[in-house]
Amino acid sequence: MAKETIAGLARRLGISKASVSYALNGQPGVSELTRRRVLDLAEELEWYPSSSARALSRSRSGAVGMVLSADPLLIGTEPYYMGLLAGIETALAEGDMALMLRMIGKDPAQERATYERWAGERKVDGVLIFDHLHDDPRPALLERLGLPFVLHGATGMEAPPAFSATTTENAADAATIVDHLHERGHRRVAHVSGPLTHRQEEERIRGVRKSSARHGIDVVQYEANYALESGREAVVALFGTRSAESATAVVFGNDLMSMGGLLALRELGLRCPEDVAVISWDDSLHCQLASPSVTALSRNPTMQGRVAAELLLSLLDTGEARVRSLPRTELLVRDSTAIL
Amino acid sequence: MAKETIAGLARRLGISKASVSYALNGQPGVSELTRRRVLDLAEELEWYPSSSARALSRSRSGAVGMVLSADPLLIGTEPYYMGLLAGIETALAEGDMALMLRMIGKDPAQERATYERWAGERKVDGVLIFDHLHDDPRPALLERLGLPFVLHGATGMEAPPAFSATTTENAADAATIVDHLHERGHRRVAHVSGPLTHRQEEERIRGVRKSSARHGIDVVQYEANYALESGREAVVALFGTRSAESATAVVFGNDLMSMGGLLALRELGLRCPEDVAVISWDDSLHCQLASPSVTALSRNPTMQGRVAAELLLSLLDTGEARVRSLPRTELLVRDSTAIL
DNA sequence: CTGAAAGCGCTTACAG
DNA sequence: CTGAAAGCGCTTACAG
Repeated sequence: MAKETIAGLARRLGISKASVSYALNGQPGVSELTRRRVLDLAEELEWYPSSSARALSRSRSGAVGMVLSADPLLIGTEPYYMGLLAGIETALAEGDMALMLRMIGKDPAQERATYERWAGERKVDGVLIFDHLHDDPRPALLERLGLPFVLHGATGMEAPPAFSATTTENAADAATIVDHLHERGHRRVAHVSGPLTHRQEEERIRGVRKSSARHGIDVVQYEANYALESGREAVVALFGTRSAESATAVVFGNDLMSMGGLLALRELGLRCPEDVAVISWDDSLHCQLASPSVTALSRNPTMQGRVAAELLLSLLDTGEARVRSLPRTELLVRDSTAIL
Repeated sequence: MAKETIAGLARRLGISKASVSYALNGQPGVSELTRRRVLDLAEELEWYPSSSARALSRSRSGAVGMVLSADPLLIGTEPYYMGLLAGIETALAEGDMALMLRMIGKDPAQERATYERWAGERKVDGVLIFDHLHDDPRPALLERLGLPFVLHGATGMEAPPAFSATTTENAADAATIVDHLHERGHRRVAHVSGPLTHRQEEERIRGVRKSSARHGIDVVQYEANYALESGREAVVALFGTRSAESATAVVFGNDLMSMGGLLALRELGLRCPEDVAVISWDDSLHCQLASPSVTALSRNPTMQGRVAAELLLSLLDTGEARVRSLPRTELLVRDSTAIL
């Protein structure tokens, strides 16, 4: 059977193409009777309007883009992003928007090229971007390209940003973590952060310092890069030559580094939590399954994804940029910070 | 600035729209000089042809669809799919195709509805489907919808399927696993499979039985459902009341069940590998991080995704259905099957 | 409430 | 090698 079109439906029903279109799109301009007849026929024929014709005439693609930039090796091991993706897709589908996904390596030029192309081809109506960087070039780029966007997890802005964004309460999260460690009796803490090119890490560091100062806790900072291996290296650097001043607890910036750290502690013959307690700034199945299981701050990535996607939908709808702070996080206390 | 179009480029260069189009698409019909001038101008203006206009006139969307159907809870914990996704996306991008992703619950009606809609709207040129089921309705549905597809991981076909598919060597994989256990001295083995609605599980079960018979190994089957919890339940059922006839090794159908199994063994006071060895039919970071680390059959999901995507690209290109068997798997021997 | 027509921005025979 | 024109299948003022 040849593909049915709006003209075919119109002919069958003895009405004009315009009426069919109005009926389908819930617009005024057709009687209720006509509308019903159109809708019924469409359903009977299992017919849907062509998305490309619609996109062309509406100048809207009906899709939203998302570039996942990660090491091929890391992809699929970063549970946070997968939860985020699920939340985003669900919210987009409810708003009748499709999700276009691109996976690239850590080369920023590729991400940039993807946006340029998407904007030029009018392939997507907007994009979601992640990992707010220092001197992040993407907001200006997207602005210039005229591609609406939401920055998920904006941080370190003095004033509220001029664009749509979700923001994280990094200072509050830091307080949650440090308070917990203080309560467990720790007075010397190491903080293994992600790369400082990520603005959120600065904010977290400031938060950890401030909360620690309040409790009279000493803090050692160590900059790592979110990879499992870097968590391991951090622990070797921090505890390889152990002294009386060594920390009694480590805060890791994500779950993978926590796992690497745990491995390294074992290799060094240090017990967790007896010698060194561990706490992760991201929860995941890894934290649950590790032995000992790892106390973690759950950021609820699926919910976060939903919030970010809804913000983008509303931006596309109204053109109005908004900032929304993300739902509160929750500390899941497990064995790695057990009281002895 | 208003959006540039092919007509604009033509005017600037003093040539016709057709020439611009031919030049852009590498088609004959323009001189090399003209082609260069067009390409240079497009680059200078950062201009790309509108994807929806192109899609409409070519009757091709330039996108491929993929429905990930999984429990919201499981999403992001199934490392296999994430690796697969990465491989697929990379191969599609090389073929200049976009990936449209839809995530749904375990409701088969939703998957079906998505395909109907995609086909009707001409939103995607083809789809990739996974998890070959018993009496799988999808091949017939997609055939009827005229939506080209590749079934990833087809199994249990007497004759080669009439559609494009990748096939797994389940029998060979079973032999790899059983041979390894035999070599480690096991003579009573339990096999915790995924749900038998998945055709691959039947083939795996047959393979495990056959290889075991050859070695004189006793096999107990247990049907579970790929979830972590079901692996735990399996172990409780199999080893809760331990007897002299209990198995000395367990094969789990995926990595999550292996993790659940490991937890349950610990709860029952059974040591791994001393009392019970464990081997997983899928590798992942979980297997590496577990203690003991878990021996696993690595299926190389990223490579598999690439193969599946290439098959779909070639189907869309030539219209010719082909069957390709997936690259060989590799057994990664770790501590959970160590010799004592 | 309905119909004829232009327009969205490409591609592609067809005639020169 | 180049140009004028039709067509892809919708949406949307505009006139009735």
